[in-house]
Amino acid sequence: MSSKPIVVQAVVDKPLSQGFDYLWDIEKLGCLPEVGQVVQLPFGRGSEVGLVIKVNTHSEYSIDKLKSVEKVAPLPPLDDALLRLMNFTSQYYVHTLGETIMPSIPKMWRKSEDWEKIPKKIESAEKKKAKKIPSEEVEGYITVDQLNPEQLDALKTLVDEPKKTKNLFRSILMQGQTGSGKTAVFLNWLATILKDEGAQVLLLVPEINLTPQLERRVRAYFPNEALAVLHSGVSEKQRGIAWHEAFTGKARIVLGTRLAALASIPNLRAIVVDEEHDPSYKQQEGTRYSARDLAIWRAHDQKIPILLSSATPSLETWMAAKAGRYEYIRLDQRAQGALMPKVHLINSRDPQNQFSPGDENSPQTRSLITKTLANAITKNLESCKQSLILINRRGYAPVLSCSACTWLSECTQCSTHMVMHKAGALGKKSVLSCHHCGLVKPIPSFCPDCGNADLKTLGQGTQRLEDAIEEMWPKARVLRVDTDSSRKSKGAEALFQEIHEGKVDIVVGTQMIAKGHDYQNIGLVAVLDADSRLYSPDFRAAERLFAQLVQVAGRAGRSGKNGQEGGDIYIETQYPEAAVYQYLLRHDVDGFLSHTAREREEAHLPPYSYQGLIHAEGKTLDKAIQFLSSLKGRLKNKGLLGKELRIYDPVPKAVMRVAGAERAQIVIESESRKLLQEVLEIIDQDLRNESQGRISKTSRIRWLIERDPIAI
DNA sequence: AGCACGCCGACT
DNA sequence: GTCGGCGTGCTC
Repeated sequence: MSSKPIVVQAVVDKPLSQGFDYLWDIEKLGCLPEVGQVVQLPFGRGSEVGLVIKVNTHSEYSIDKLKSVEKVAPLPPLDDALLRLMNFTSQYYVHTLGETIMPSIPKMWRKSEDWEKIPKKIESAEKKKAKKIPSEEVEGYITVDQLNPEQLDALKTLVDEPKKTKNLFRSILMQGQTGSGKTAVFLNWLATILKDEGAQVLLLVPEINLTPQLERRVRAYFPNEALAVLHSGVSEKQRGIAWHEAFTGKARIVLGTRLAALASIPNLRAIVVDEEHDPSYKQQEGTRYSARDLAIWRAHDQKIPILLSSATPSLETWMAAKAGRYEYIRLDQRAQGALMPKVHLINSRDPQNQFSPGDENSPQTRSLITKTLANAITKNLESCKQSLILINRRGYAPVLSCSACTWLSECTQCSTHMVMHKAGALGKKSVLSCHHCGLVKPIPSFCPDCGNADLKTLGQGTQRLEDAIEEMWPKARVLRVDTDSSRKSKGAEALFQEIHEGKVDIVVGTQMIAKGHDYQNIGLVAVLDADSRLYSPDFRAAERLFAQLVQVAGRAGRSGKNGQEGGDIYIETQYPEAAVYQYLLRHDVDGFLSHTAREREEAHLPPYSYQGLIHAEGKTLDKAIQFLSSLKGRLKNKGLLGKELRIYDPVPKAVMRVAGAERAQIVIESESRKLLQEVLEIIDQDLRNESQGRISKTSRIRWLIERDPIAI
């Protein structure tokens, strides 16, 4: 009885920075304690699943007050490398270890009631997999001897690195335009790594929409290798199993979205980050990590190579490559001699481009489609090619207004407009919908303010554009692709399939059409609201727009098989002289990036400085601003503000009110990464003293620290 | 964070 | 008379 007790320290998914000590009863639990074990713990009056981070024989806390670990998950302890990654993530992004690590574990392992059933679940999943015959199709499979000289060179660079040292860390940017065969290069590279027995590789992709296509391709390359697919689109059970396969080393290829960057992959030997510039690598809730940045850290920590692939690299990555901090591979040839799409800028302010009432083909429904664009679409239809029309607004019209007074369809909970959706999109009836909080309301028959029955729609979204197009080209087969239409039908994949099969002539949709799909017969791509993305106060707006436009342009004219013709891309803009468009016109990615780099340098913005963001959210904007002001005051008193550290004034967020809460933010900027880190930690400490958890005691403000924000 | 406890205001 | 607001404290 008097033998020394075993004490373990555990963390749980709460914003509590300390660990909690528990007794460990070997007989009851049936195993020895180990760091990295997932355990069930009594916590407060309830129960929590947590992670063991220390094993001890004593406790700082009084021993007799300790509770006991209740259960151990049927899981090997998480490995050291993963725990190092989690510790780094927690520190760097200033969130507790518990709230960093726990959400990265699939739900299946976080519900202790299900633990008994797990072995069976895994067994049955394995049986199912064994039954599946590997598919015969080898679509997209390009062998080494099919690579062009440029691709072959790239592959050589990747493979030939002497392996004299133990440290195989390399960070490589592979920059190449759409159609230059980046995927073929990195898949062939991964193939060489997978020749080593037991080796595992991680392939990160930005969004779920992108995975099915790449998944097929990966399966074609590696029909005999176990593949685990990890993204938020796969079912909870499947995800749990895939995560487990990655963790136990069973899966040799792990393909997934940002959450896969935090999965345990014990024998990880190489990482590929596809479309490395994509903003969806940044997690926007909880611990707001950048999966790309963590992947680089992980590669460095585990001494393995990482390849960042993109047609339009992020400025950060591009500058690192230019400066020689990353290796730099260029692929500039377009496959099979396909031409670059021709970019046309349509000045939408120029009357020559607009319909005039007298025109014979002037449409009844006014739309954003200019006369110049309409003519091009007609021509494209005549040559039996498909057209892709992009507009970044879902719904019918972004706002409903009263023709007699000043009433606008504003959301009652948010400081935004409610978007009108026509019948059939979100339900059987036409509705007003808030894209921020999800509130849905019926369309009023009369103006709620003045009773006037004449309510007018302002602006246009995908639905209205679809109507306009159907009117302008009554014979064309029109398909709308946005999150509404893909939710209604069998999902985006089914819609993409229709396009592939040539069942449609004109596709109307949001940016989601352009991602990752190579359509064969697109002759024309049009972007209708490009400017709207430039109005954003975010300094990265132009960079994002440029990347999107290049991606969109890449969808045009991929008819490499028979034709030499490049497609056409039409951009309607009021500012054709803007740098984004001018560099796009010349397909000059590097020119645009160096232009942007100069701008950032002058303004001391990232990557020439580092940023942190403090979010504050409360009942009134005043209180949120006050909360941040007093934080700034305290930092000033501590003598932290100076040349090396800039703290801006608190400002309301772009969408100030969401779901009833009013929001403000403050930006902190420094040329020194280290100093910024220190200050963010000081702020975390300071706010914690003023708060319990994440809500300030005195002002009831909910706060959050974000490192390296990408949207300001 | 989430939850219980505890102390003052307008209501079935 | 109470329901319920939110200030405060705690979680091994």
